[in-house]
Amino acid sequence: MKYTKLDDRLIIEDLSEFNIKQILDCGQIFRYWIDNDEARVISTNKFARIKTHDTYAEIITKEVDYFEHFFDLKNDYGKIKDKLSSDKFLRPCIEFGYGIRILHQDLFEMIVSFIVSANNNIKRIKNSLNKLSEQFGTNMGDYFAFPTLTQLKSATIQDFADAGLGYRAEQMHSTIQRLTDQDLSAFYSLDLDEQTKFLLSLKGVGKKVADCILLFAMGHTNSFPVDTWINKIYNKIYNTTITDRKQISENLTQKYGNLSGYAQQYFFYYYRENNIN
DNA sequence: GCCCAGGGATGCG
DNA sequence: CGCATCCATGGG
Repeated sequence: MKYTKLDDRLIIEDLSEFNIKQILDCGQIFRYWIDNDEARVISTNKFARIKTHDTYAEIITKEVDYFEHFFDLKNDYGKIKDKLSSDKFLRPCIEFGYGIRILHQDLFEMIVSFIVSANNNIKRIKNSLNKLSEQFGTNMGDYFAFPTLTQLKSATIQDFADAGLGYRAEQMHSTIQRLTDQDLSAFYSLDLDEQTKFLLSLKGVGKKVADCILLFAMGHTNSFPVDTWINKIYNKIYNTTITDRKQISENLTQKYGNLSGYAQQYFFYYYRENNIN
């Protein structure tokens, strides 16, 4: 994809592989707002505005290098879409969500966000994460940064409950108290099995949440998170009645290999956006 | 009032 | 192991 990097912005010169609404609305990120022709995104303590024009888009930010990586701009989605389009179930999903990209997000932010996401709906997830940011994150003037581990250490179970986490409040408190900065920095040098094992040892993190963290924070595109939507979609297209999500995840990972994460996003966005059950 | 939401923990056989 | 049940909370 052709893009230009300037001091204060990135210019995406081709909209066939970059659609900001699709990127933000496919369920991988929660702290963003879409207004009239302008989107705002917060990742950790960093901020960007995205303006879409007729033939190009602009990512306006003080953190050009960060968001170049964040939006996965160096990756060739044309090639990915070509390969996945040979699948008849996926083809219409890719045509619909042609501009989806998988973001490179922060590890700690993903751990917290996807613990909140369990058995929850996206509107409430967004609400809770924004409340936590406003109460515990750094005030950056125009916005609140996502809280750091150190900042969230001072949060009580009641604080998490007040943010609307429900029964996840205790899980979150436990996990936050257990995590150390050392855990998080050492995590990157672990191999995949060790990373998975570590994530699954955290309260509130099961198979699906671990898959989301590995996909969205570690770029592990071999993982295929299976939520209620993917569960329904799978049974619909294969005419089955499987309820074991681990089994479904294994089957789909087998099928799509290291393109699993991309396939998952195309499926999720298409069915959810069109409200197909 | 019921069912569902980007599921996970626990207990029981 | 597999399986059932429970878990806060807001919206449809």
